[in-house]
Amino acid sequence: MAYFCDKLKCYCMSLQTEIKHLVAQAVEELYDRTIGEEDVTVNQTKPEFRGDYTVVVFQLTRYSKLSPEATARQIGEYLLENDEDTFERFEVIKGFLNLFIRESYWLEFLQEYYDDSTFGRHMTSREKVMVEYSSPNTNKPLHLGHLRNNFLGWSVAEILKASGYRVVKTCVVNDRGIHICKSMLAWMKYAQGATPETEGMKGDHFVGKWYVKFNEVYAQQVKELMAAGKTQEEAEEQAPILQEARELLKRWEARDPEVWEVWEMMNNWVYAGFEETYRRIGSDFDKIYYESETYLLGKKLVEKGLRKKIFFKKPDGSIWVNLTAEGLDEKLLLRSDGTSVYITQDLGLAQLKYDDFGAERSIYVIGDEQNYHMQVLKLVCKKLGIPQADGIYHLSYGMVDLPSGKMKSREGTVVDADDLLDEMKATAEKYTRELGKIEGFQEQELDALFEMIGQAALKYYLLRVSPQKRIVFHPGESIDFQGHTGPFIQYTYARIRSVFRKARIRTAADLPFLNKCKEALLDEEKSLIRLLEQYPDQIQQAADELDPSVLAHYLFEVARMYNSFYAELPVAKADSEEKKILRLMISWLTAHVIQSGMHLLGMQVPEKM
RNA sequence: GGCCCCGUAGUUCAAUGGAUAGAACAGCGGUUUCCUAAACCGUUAAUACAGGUUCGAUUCCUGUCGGGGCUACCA
Repeated sequence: MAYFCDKLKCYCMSLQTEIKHLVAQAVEELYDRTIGEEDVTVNQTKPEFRGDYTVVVFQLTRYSKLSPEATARQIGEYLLENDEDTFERFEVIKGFLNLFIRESYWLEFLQEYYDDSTFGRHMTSREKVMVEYSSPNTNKPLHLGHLRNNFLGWSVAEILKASGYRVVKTCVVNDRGIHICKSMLAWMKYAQGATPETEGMKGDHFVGKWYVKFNEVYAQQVKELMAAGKTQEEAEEQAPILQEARELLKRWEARDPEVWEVWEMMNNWVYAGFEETYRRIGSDFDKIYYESETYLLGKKLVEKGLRKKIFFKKPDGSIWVNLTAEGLDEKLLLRSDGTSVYITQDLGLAQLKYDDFGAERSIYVIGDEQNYHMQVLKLVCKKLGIPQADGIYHLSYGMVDLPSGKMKSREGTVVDADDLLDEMKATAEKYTRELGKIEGFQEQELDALFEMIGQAALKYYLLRVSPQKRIVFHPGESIDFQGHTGPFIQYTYARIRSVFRKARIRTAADLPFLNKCKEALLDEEKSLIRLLEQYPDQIQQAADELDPSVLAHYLFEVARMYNSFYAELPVAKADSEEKKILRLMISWLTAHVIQSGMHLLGMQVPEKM
């Protein structure tokens, strides 16, 4: 098998990619032109034609200087001569070279890998990549938008690991700044000493309540000032409570002990709340940074840049960078009162991340509303000479909106993460009970099952869409449990496990060895093996594109095809022993690919459902 | 105003410049003495508009029209 990485003992390249290599090689030998595999198009052959894979020959005729048909024949013959174990024959139809793969190829593949737990993973050691995701503010609880970020970031990190990168997952806690002062101020003024304990609330929700309170008071004051004749702009600027929040920020930056005490207390309430949610959804980090620990380094970098004349100071004392030469604007780096802004700490953090881990690539999973900010950040990092600034990459994703528009924490119009997780779980329970599928479970098992199904529905719903697309969430009707969903894939897995339970097969070792198949492979059997064989390529593509939706769609396709196979053919009750073993092996590999792939998307699979 | 992203069946999503644009949900019609019907099989239905490049365009370029974002001494 030519695609096998001998040294590394892993199946990390699918046949489709191997064919691209071989075609590139053919072009080099036949036409004396060097091309890469990316210059070759190989697709799975369309169902209405015969064959397994199709080489699109049109773009190769510029090298061969022959007609598409003649080129296709030459390349087809080259492939047959050079790898007769893989290719059985070919057909040329117009400019398409349809390749027929030997049945023995599929059988050997299946025999070799049906029980290989590393199948699909790239075992080489590639470069180091940092993935920053989640990065919450400590003034409000997590909402649906944060969930998209967490699921996306976690999954991208795991997919990168699976394709051989060394990954450091990181999270930046935005634990300081004017927004934090707002919730602190509201608590100090109006809470009368209330705590999450006295109110019986989760800490992050409790603090979020005071952030909303601040904005209520602020809005009221703005309204009053405008009634007294101020313009909206003046009113928004002069509202007393905002002045107080600014004063609080200054005191915080001056490390006023009284302020710090409140700050630490409130942040700890929030952390306890976040911890609970992170544990529930499975988010984890190798390193957590706190903005309060990085913003001073950021300030130093800004001062350094000022000395080196990369930045400039305006008469009021504020510090700016001029990016007009790069087609952007002037950007504020430090306020006139000396306090730092959002980007200040990001500069310090970029430096710190490099000092701590020295990763070649640094991926920031952040919403697309910050596209401009991230563009500026990368440019300024380069100007400052921060190492690997070129490796900064913004993985931008679309916002999750409601039919009524944008979610706004300030106004309390958000879909709360904890509430939504509870709802998903309750819906999973409702479906399961309606279908009467709760027999044979312990109470705790049922609880875990509902959680597992509910989360899969939610995670799949958010991950199946390409990151850059925005999602409009319709409460109560958006998330399904049937069709193109996480639970559908879970169900397929449970079905397979059930077949093995009934056949009394616990491990792959219980399956007898299958030397040869006397009976020909049926279409349903071959199509499924062919699809499963593509798993390594799918992981690779998801890693290259930093896009879990690639894997999500692939897994759905696997589940769909298995269900079709299962409906059409008896597995453990096959007519012949040979077919029984073959189909059990196909089932075993299907279960593995589903389990492994779902894990990369952050979803678990149940033995029964 | 400037810059960026997105426009595909009724709805939610696919389609590295390649063969007759593929799924799911909803709709309509079927399948359960047989390994889980959260399933399977069949069926109706779409590339916003106008140009251009190409042997070939949903994909690339230009313009128009729609939706969203950024352009803050907010984060």
